[in-house]
Formats: sequence, C-alpha cells, structure tokens
Amino acid sequence: MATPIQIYHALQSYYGSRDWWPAETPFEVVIGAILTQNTNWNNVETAITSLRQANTLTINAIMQLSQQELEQLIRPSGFFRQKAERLQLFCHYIQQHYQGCLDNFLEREMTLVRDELLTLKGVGPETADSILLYAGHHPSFVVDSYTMRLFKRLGVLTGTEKYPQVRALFMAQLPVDVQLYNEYHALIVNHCKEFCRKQPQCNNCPCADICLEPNRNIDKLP
DNA sequence: GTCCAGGGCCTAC
DNA sequence: GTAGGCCATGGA
Repeated sequence: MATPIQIYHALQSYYGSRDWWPAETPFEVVIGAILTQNTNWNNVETAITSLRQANTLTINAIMQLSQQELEQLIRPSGFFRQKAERLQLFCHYIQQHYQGCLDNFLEREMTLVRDELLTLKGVGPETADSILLYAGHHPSFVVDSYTMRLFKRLGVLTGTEKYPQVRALFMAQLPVDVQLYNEYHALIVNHCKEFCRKQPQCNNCPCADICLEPNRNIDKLP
C-alpha cells in the first residue's frame, strides 16, 4: 500500500505546487475556516466578498457590527446565524485576551494555541488546525472530509478512524514541515474537487484506478 | 425537486 | 462516549 509521503509526491508531481489558502491575511483565514464549515467554498467566497465590500474584514469591524448585520453579510455561506455568533465570539476573545492582535494569539507554542482554539465555541479540530497551519504557520496537519474520503479509497484509512487518530497518523509518517502540510492539504482538496466530488465511489472518475486499487501504481495519478 | 458542500454543537440514550 | 438531529444557502 502506498504511504502518505508517496501519495504526497504523486499528487504533487501531477498537480504541481499549490501554495495555498485562498486568503489575503491571517484573519481572513480565520473567517474562511469558520464560514466553510460544511459549506461549499463558492458560497464562502460570496460571503467574504460582501464582507470585503463592507470593509469589515478586521477584528474591530466584525465586533462593531450588530449580530444581525453580520448575519446578512455572511448569509450566502449558510448556517449564517451560528456562524455570525461564532465569528463575533472569536473576535471578542482576541480583543479581550490579546489586545485584538491575532498574531499575539497565534505566535506561541502550537499545542498551547491549539488547546485554546478548541475551547472556543464553533472551533472544532479541523477549524483549529486550519487556523494553526494557514494563519499561524504551525505544523498542524489538517484533516477534512476530503482527506477521509480519498485515503479511505486509497486503503490508508478504514473509514472508522476518528479525527485525532487520522491527524496523528499523518503527523507520525510525515516530516514536521509547515510547507509540506500546507501543500498536502491543498493537493487533497484540489484532487477531490476535480475528480472525486459527490461520488461515494470512484466509478466513472479519472482517479478510479488509484482510488479503488490500493496497490496500483501511484505514478499513474489521477 | 433532490443532493451535496473544506463542521461543530447539543441532546438523548 | 456516541449516534442522531440540527443549523441554511446556492449550485449541479
């Protein structure tokens, strides 16, 4: 069976470097990480665009909006009531404990930041790891539904593993490298969006031969 | 009209 | 501790 590092190299040689998270600032990463929860990224982009047009892509601006105003701005991203609450709670937390400076919060020891992120309402393991990796540049591997889906197909996962197990597996088998984790997650998302979308199995999918046959030649991606 | 998308919270056993 | 319901929009 192919190992995570072999699959990484296969994906990278097929797709090239991604150098990822579609955001201009660390705070935008936080916004995107919360808004994308169980939501198509296109809808998230629409919401972020409306926040940008309203000039509200800062911690202060988000806090100054009423919850109802924020709900309307992020409405296209779905679950807008709970996401508005979560965004404002995050901003208030940074304001209260880190003088409103996201860098002060993120630029500390990784497990410390992670544990603190996980205490915040609406920040679960995937959201926390996305913020750590893409906003804080910490080597924290992000596991998402694409990761679960692809690596189950590849025979690396059985599909019964929980989030902490999967994250630990990847982090044990990969070098501790922010850029590699960044690229890898980006490549997984790219590959699944391109070829594995919505399909419970890879029938009629260009990557069917690698997804359905764990021992096939990984040089033949997709 | 139906299904799905880059989760996480809450409640009931 | 864990399975199931709930949150909501927009595109395919």
